[in-house]
Formats: sequence, C-alpha cells, structure tokens
Amino acid sequence: MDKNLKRMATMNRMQMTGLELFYAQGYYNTSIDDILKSLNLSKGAFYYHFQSKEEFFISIVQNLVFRKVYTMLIEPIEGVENPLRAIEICLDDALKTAEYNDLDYGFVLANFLNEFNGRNDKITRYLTDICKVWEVNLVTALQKGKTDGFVERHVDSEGVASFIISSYFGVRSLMVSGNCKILRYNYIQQLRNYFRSLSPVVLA
Amino acid sequence: MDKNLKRMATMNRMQMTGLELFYAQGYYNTSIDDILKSLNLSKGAFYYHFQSKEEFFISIVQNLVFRKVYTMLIEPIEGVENPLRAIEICLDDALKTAEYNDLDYGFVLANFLNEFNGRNDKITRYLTDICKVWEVNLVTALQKGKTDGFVERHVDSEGVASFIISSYFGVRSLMVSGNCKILRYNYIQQLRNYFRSLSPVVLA
DNA sequence: GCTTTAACCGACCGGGTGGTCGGTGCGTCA
DNA sequence: TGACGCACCGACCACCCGGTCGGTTAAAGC
Repeated sequence: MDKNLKRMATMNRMQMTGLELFYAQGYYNTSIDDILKSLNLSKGAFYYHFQSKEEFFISIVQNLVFRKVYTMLIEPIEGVENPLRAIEICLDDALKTAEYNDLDYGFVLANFLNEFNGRNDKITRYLTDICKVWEVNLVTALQKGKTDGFVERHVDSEGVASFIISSYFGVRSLMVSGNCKILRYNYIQQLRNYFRSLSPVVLA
Repeated sequence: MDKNLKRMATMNRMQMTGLELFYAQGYYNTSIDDILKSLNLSKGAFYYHFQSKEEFFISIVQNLVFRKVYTMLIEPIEGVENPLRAIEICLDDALKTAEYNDLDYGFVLANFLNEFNGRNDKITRYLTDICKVWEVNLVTALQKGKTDGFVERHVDSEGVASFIISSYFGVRSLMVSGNCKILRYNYIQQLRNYFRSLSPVVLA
C-alpha cells in the first residue's frame, strides 16, 4: 500500500505540473522534456507511469480539470435557491482567480477546447463532455429556478445555459490583453443586465 | 509592372492557403512545408517572398484577417440607425458562414488570440489591436444609438461592447462540438433578450 | 544574342520532439 | 543475505521543422 502511495504521489506531481505548463504554453508547444525538467525527473519515469503524451493529457483532463470544474462551477449552483444570483457569484469568483493569474479551470477548458479543435478529436470529445455536464447542471438549476419563482416561466433554459457558457468563455479570451479588472467588472455588470431580462417582473 | 503583378499574385496565393491551414490546424501545428505542398511551391519560393514564418503570419493578419473583420463585423454597423438590431443581424450572418464551415473571420480572430496568448506577444498585439478597433466601433455605434433613442441613456457602452464580443467569441468556441444550428439560434435568441434590457422601455 | 535579374528549386543543417530500452539503486521479503 | 522487482535513469533513435544557400530557368532589356 505504501508503494501504491508513492506511485500515486509521483503521478500526481507529474499531472499537476503538466497541467500548469500545458495551460501556460499550450499542449503542442510543451514538450515532455519541459515538464520533466521542472520536475527533476527523467524520460524513463514518465513512460513508466504513462503510455504516451496524449494518454497523459487525458488523465489530467479527467482527474484535475473535470474535478475542478465541478467544484468551482457546478457544485456552487446545485440545489441553490436563486440560480441566477448563484451563477453570477460563481462566475465572478472564477474571474477573480483568473485576475490573480491562478488556474481558472473554466478557462482551462475553453483554452484547450480551442487548441484541440480539429486537431485531436479524441481529446476534444473529453473536453466537450465536461462542457455538457456543466450545461446540463445549469439547465437543471434554471428549471428549478422557474418553479421557485426566480426565473421567468417562458425562458428557454438550454439557450440561457449555452449563452452563459459562451459569454464566460469569451470574456476569458479577451482577458489575455491585460485589463482584467475592468473586463470582469463590465462583464458581471452586463450579465446582471441580461439576467434581469430573465427574471420575473417584480411589481413595486 | 507585370512583374509586380506576378509577385503579388504569388504572395496572395501563399497568404490565402496559409490562412486556411493555420486556421484549420493552428499556427504551431502547421509547417511551412504543409503550406508549400498544397501550393506546389518550394522552400525557396517562400523565403524569397517572406522573411520568416512569423513575418508571413503577421502579413496574413494585416492583409486578410483585419480587412475581413472590417467588412464583415464593423462596416455593417457603421452609421446605422438602430445599432442593436444591426449588431444582431451582423452576428447572425457571421455565425451562418461559420455554420457552412466557411472562414468566419471573427472566430479566426478569437482562435488565434487563444493560440498566441502567452506564447508570442508580438502577434498577440496585432490581434488585440483588431479587437480594439472592433470594440471602438461598437462603442461609437452604441453612443449614436443613445442619441437616436434606440439605446437606453444610462447604458455603459464599453461594457456592452466587450460583452457582445465576449459572447460572440464564446459561442464560436462552443460551435466546435457540432450542433451549430441550434447554438446559433439559441445565441441570437438570448442576445435579443439581452438587448431588450438595453433598449428604452416602450410604453404600449 | 548576350547579360541581367526576378522567381523559384531542393538538398542540407542544427535543434528539438515523442518514444525506446538497457540499465541501476534500494526497499522488501524469503 | 541474496533474489526480486518497483521506480527511476539517461543515452539513443527516427523524424520533423524553420531556415539557409548555391543553383536553375525564363523573360526582359540592351
């Protein structure tokens, strides 16, 4: 069991720094040697634990990316009373981590989706699957919001869900050019505008 | 002058197929040999006309991408009466070309922006410059819309402009997974919802 | 007809990449 | 104590990529 622990520990280290570098430099632009150098490990160690670069990346997507997307973007919305408010807070938090240049896993997803589009169908499928899970959970939350009176009845939940994901992916794309703080502020402001058009009209 | 014509013709051919392949496979994932093979030209021809791969790409951005973004996304909105309506039609058209798998230059922009982010600052700057031109023109159109009574006075034009660009970039990211038609329909629908929250209230 | 030159050819180079493989040190267990 | 095998080492391979350079061809200019 102790052995298994060591194995897991090493694999985990590899996956963590692997994700960091893949995220920072891109998958195709990051060599296995790059990762191994920053880990002080050798080629032998890598191919002892993983079959190939691709299989290594897929293990990262399933173990790290998926779990983080779940805890950061999906869980905070599950079963909550007012979904629109929860989504707003959740995305704002995600953008804040982006602002401090930490790993923003929502954007990790968007970033990789772009990189592999048309280049590696297998990996693309793993990534779109995660998007779908996110989307489905958004739809569920919105539907619940309808019955609870926080979302207008005639709203198209699927449309809203994919619009939310779209806008979020997009704003993260724009954040590369620096002025993240203003972008985040403006984005949340406009998201609120949009959400107002989805809320039941409150008579004063 | 005849010579100059031939020179221009060849350079143009190179740029066109260069953009196609860079767009389809990514810049780093497309070799100069790839491009030359599909052009039936040799390395010599390439380095006779262009100094480097990077300089070649920049010439593509300035000659093809910028001009197309201008004619497809900026010009149709310039000086128009109702900016929100014009923007909606314009983005819908752009997404339609995407649907038929033609080159959608708005997305070309988003795609490359992602690929070069943190990897090549020089190219990133050229791309963000184009985004800025787009944004500025959106802001101008929105401001004009305010004075013409098509946009609410207290609306934050900058915020709206970057939100529009964000959502558009994002929806194009999602379109990789296939069901473009539904995505486009939903997107335009939600964009209309959002725009409603920006319009002056019309009393019936 | 001879020279010049724009346009293009393609072998070649150096550096990097994913992946292989014969080792090796060290803890475990008989 | 000695055999075994897990986790790791690092030299090596075949291939690819951006870029160079000494040619070649054909048309224009005199």
